[in-house]
Amino acid sequence: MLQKRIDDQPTISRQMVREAQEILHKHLKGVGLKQTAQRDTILRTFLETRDHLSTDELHRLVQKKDARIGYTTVYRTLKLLAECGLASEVAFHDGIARYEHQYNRRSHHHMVCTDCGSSVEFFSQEVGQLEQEIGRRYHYLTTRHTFQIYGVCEDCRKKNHVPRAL
Amino acid sequence: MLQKRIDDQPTISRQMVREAQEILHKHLKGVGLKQTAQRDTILRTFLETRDHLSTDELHRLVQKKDARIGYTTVYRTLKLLAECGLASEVAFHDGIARYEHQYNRRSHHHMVCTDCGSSVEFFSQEVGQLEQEIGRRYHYLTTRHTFQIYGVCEDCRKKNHVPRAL
DNA sequence: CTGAAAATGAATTTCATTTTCAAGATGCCG
DNA sequence: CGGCATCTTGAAAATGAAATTCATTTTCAG
Repeated sequence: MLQKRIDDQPTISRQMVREAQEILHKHLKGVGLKQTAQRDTILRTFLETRDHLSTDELHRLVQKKDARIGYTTVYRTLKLLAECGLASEVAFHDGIARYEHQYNRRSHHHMVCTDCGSSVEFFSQEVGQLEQEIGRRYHYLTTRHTFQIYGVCEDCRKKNHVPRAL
Repeated sequence: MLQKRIDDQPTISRQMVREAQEILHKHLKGVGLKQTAQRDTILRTFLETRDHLSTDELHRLVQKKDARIGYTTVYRTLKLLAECGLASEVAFHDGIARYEHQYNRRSHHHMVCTDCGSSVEFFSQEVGQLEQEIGRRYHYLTTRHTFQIYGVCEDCRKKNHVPRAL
């Protein structure tokens, strides 16, 4: 029911990148947009990560490959990736939009440490079933849900031995 | 397991307002702040609603009672109410922070229509249990969780008969 | 090649939220 | 009762992430 890791490939395979690129290119053609070197670079950089990236963080990574790619393009490309299902937005409650790959991954959820910001991914069949059940009950056509748990991780609890008094 | 409404009192009772005010006053004293007419007015206005109010919406309501109360004060008072457990923040992920009363209410969740923004509240025991279970598994001391379902409500589906073509 | 259409990215704008600060309340202490 | 330090208030300014603008550059169908 619960697992720690979603996939254990240490890096993304050439094959996966090719497939993802194909998905993006097909989507671009579909909505009448053009394929560009920037978009490909951004997609590749995105695929190489395992984290939940903000636009800003991805922009920084992209700049290492091509310093001339601007924030705006990263921002817009992330939206494109989300549109064609390669990325999906994850909203932790810190006011910053984050994205993670969606390609070849099962639905999962996050538990976030409110101290250090690190997060654990976990699976739970039940949550998806609840979405279905509740949608049916109230006649909603459900499209998605968010489920996050907040708490303090073991490391932070050890570090922050509560000060006796103020 | 699932219910539509949380409580069915048509309006908040005098008694509840008194109790809530007492909680706030105790909290204020506790952290060395002062009790003011503005804060009481804002609390009372807040208690009279049933909705998930943004700071802006509550400010508008408060202004009907006392037009001289500013946005900033409403904003700060909402934080105070959240601190002493009278309100809690609900994030519908539309970029606006909302608050709802927490006083005398059981834990519940929200299903939001992405078309018209209306929302349904529902209960689910399981979600709280999941928080516990997953926290234990990964050695997190969990404090809270968020669970929202997004979809399109029946009314909006009827209204928006999909246009044939573009 | 060529040109219409789209993409790019620096700069700007938007918008909710948060902070600042001077003027005004509050309440503790004697 | 005051006195006065402290807190509160709210208009205005600041902040910061997200979104848009626009002049320039790139793409690609013909």
